[in-house]
Amino acid sequence: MQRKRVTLRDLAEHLNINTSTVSRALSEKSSEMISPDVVKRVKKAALEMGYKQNAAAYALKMGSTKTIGMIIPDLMNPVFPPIIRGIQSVLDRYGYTAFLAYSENNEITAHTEVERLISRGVDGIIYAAAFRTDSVVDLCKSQGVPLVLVNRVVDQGDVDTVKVDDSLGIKMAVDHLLELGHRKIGFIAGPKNISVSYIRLRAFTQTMAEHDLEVEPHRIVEAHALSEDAGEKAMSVFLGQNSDATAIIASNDLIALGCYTALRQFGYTCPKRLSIVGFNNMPYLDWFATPLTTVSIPHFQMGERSAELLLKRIKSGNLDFNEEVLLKPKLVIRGSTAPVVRRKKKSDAS
Amino acid sequence: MQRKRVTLRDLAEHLNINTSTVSRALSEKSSEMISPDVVKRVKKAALEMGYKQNAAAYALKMGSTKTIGMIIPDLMNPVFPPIIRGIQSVLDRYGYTAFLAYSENNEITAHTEVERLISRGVDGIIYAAAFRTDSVVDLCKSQGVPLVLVNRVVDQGDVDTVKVDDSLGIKMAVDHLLELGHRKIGFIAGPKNISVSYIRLRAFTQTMAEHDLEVEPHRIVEAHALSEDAGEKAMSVFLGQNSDATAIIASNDLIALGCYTALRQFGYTCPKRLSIVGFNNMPYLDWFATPLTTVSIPHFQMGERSAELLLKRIKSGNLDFNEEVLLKPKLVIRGSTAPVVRRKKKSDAS
DNA sequence: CACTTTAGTGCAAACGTTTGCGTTAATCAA
DNA sequence: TTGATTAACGCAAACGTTTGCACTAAAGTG
Repeated sequence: MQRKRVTLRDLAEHLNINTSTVSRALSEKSSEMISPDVVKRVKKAALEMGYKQNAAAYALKMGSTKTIGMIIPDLMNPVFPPIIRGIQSVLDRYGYTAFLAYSENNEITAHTEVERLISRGVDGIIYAAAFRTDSVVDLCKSQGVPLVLVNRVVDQGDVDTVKVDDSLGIKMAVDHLLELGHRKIGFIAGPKNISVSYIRLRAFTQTMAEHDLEVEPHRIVEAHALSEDAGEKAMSVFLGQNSDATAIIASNDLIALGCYTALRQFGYTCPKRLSIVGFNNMPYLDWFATPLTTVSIPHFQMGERSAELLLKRIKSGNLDFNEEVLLKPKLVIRGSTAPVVRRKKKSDAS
Repeated sequence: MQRKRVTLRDLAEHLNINTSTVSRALSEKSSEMISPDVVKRVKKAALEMGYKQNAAAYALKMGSTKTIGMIIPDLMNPVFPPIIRGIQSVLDRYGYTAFLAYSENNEITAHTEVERLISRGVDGIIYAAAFRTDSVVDLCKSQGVPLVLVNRVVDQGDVDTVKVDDSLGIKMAVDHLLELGHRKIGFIAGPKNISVSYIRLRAFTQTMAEHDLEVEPHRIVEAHALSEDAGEKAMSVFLGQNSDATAIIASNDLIALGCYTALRQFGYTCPKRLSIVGFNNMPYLDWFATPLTTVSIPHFQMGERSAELLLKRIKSGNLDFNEEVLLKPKLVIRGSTAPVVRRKKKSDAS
């Protein structure tokens, strides 16, 4: 019915006062320069007539859209919904609204998505799909758009980031396996152009080294993506060249799932023949036939912190300074890891 | 660095022509009234100088923001991500961008979220969180904002909707259980103020009736939400009053999961003691210890169709006519359903 | 009482677009 | 060659805000 929205001018005419007065009366910060009486009348009329500020006009005038953009690699990965919720929870408190975009784990689509968001006038961007070198950070910097990286970071460049201590997470995973008696441990890495997979892999070899365990090259195979599919393929080649391994760590829960199926295809069983530990603690793992031991990260909190950081940056307007918040992971032990079983050798009576 | 974005005027000055010419040269539809030569020069300069249309100015002038809002009850429910992807996939093709909002399954927060989106100037709304009577449809109608309901619909009111044939889905579930020999079948319903739970429950009793099976009242218990938690509680009371039931249908996969845990608490096992079938076919069910038999719905396609419908409505501008698209579900049989086992009666030798 | 201060409000420009209309120069018909 | 048509472009208004400045009347100052 009411196709035409009511504007400030409408209110002004109705009250026989000037548009500017109405504007000021409605604005928190300048309502004090208007007589309390008028303010009251304006607010009343605004409510009655159903006035809603025109966001486009405000944005045009003020140069701020009160929106931010968030780019995630893939919504299908159940890790991201909680992060998004965390982001929204703080955004809501400050009257911000978020655009959602996916990169499909592709840097150039990520780049174009960011461009789109920028031309939509977002006040800032939360980027969860970064590669270790990523043109998006330069793009944002050149356009003067605040940016915060979450989870995945870049090798160099001064950017605000919130991430979890991946190295610590892997260390906990390794320690857990060592305690169970495992020594021949493999690692299914993610693409090394993504910070998390790179760091996790490095942390793996490092932690092993600290325990005087050298990891030979064939113990490590890289999946071409942080996905179930890629994990399965990688695990297949791993199993082909590691008949003696007793445990593996996957760069990712999704990869770990892929490992499950590869394992099954080889007729092996987990954790009897091979222990597996993942990373991320995605939802519903508890329900699985073999519940995955994994490193849990504080998804929701990551979202919250990144949103807070971004809003702070937007408010200050100073993009030259930046910050890094580091969150702690936690090991969640489930059924996919078990003590190593001493397998019978050929001529062994025991 | 380049804090100031380049505008149409900048381009015009740089080329020594009028702003209007630049605008027309860049616009697909009016570029033909400009000499090809000028068009070429303008486009070149626009590219070089990095011109990006100011979305706010465009929106203000044209009254269209090229954005839509989507409201879903809960991002944590893994059913929605695929729907969102479906929506985005068609939105992208038409230069639209989507705001994402949650209702937390609460009608008033849904209402306020919709109000927020409307005041942001969205061109339309995709609403996946409707109750059977929902103020949002009146709100949108009164504001002249195109609206399409997806999955959940309202009892009355002329609205565009895309949903799946819930009745058919339930019928398939019931038929499946009957074929397995089950007769004492229970139903864990969702809140009856939500269309899907209401319809599914009705379809259950109806299908049973068609097979001359009367379902007694104690065979049906209503969960207070479409969630795991609510499902568990409801299943507990169900088991308390149905020691003889051999199968149950849950209004929802999440509820079905709740049934699993309640079952375990009672020391029962599925499907040996009780068969369970869910609804929605959420991701990762295949991995579960007892993979859930469930009714699969075309999530992605639902998203696509609803976005197409909305854009069509936006384009036509005629909100008086409306449409309903009905998608077909599919039964996915997994390990949570099994033939009924004939239990020994007290004095029975067999 | 004459003066300056101040509180309250109005005026008008500006943000960056799009578009109806007016203007010019070139093309056409005769 | 002259008048009418047309192709290409410029002018200026408008979308709904916000805000610096000007203005009026009341209050304060001596």
